[in-house]
Amino acid sequence: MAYHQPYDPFYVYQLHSHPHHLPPQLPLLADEPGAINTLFVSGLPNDVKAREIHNLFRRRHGFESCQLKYTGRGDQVVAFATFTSHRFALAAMNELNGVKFDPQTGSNLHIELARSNSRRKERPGSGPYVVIDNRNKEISKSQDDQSDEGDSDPDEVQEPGNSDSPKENDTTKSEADSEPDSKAPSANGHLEKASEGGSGARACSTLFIANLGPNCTEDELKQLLSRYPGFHILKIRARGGMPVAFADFEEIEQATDAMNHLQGNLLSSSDRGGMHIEYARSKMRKQ
DNA sequence: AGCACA
Repeated sequence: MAYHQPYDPFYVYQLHSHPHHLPPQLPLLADEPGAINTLFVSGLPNDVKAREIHNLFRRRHGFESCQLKYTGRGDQVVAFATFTSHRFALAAMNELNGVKFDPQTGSNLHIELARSNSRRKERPGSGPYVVIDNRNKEISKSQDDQSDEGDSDPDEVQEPGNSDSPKENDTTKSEADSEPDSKAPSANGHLEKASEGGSGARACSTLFIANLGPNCTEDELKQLLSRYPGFHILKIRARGGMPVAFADFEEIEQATDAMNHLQGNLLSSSDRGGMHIEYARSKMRKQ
């Protein structure tokens, strides 16, 4: 598993001009050039801190940097989180989307892919997160914390290979302001997956897999899925249009793990981007 | 956005 991403600025700048029409037989492990590796986060309470955003994402695989942006529209706050690759961004999105960010007010995070990647200029000595404050039309950087340790997140342990590429920072406008929904005046809290009455689907040991190419075969998918512990059975349905698949696992945790790893993955039959994986609405019935 | 099998 190689996550080297070139830090060559020229490479980065060129990415935008590439649409994605890669031949479907390309190597699976490399993200397409130009793929979005930045997440857009809304639904934040307006008193959210950049540190909280950082703590939210720092443990995610492939995390690079994040920024909090006061949009200047009212008290609206949004955030961006950048990862080393598209698939890591998707995995993090998947894990955190719909999460109850503030139990006091019940505000749920809404996470989507950003419209464009964050560009980052290398700034030696700058922290792993940044604040962009458009409230007074002025831009300020903040690194209230020198290290990324000792924050308000007790259940976190520094894992090797996660947030240790703090070379990132930037003062950018990656433009992707979306609908805010956030009218939550409150303090911060602990994370809790929104289980019901919210936006997220409840966890299930069967996965629903969509955005498959028209020629996707059961074998192809089966081969991929069988690398994940607990995988049982795959079923493909074509239902008129594009095929979708259901993959059953022994345990919810195993399904979750496979989903998080495979989210956004390209198959050799993919022609419309990577797989989109969710928990199925109901468990596959025993046969 | 697209969720079947009983």
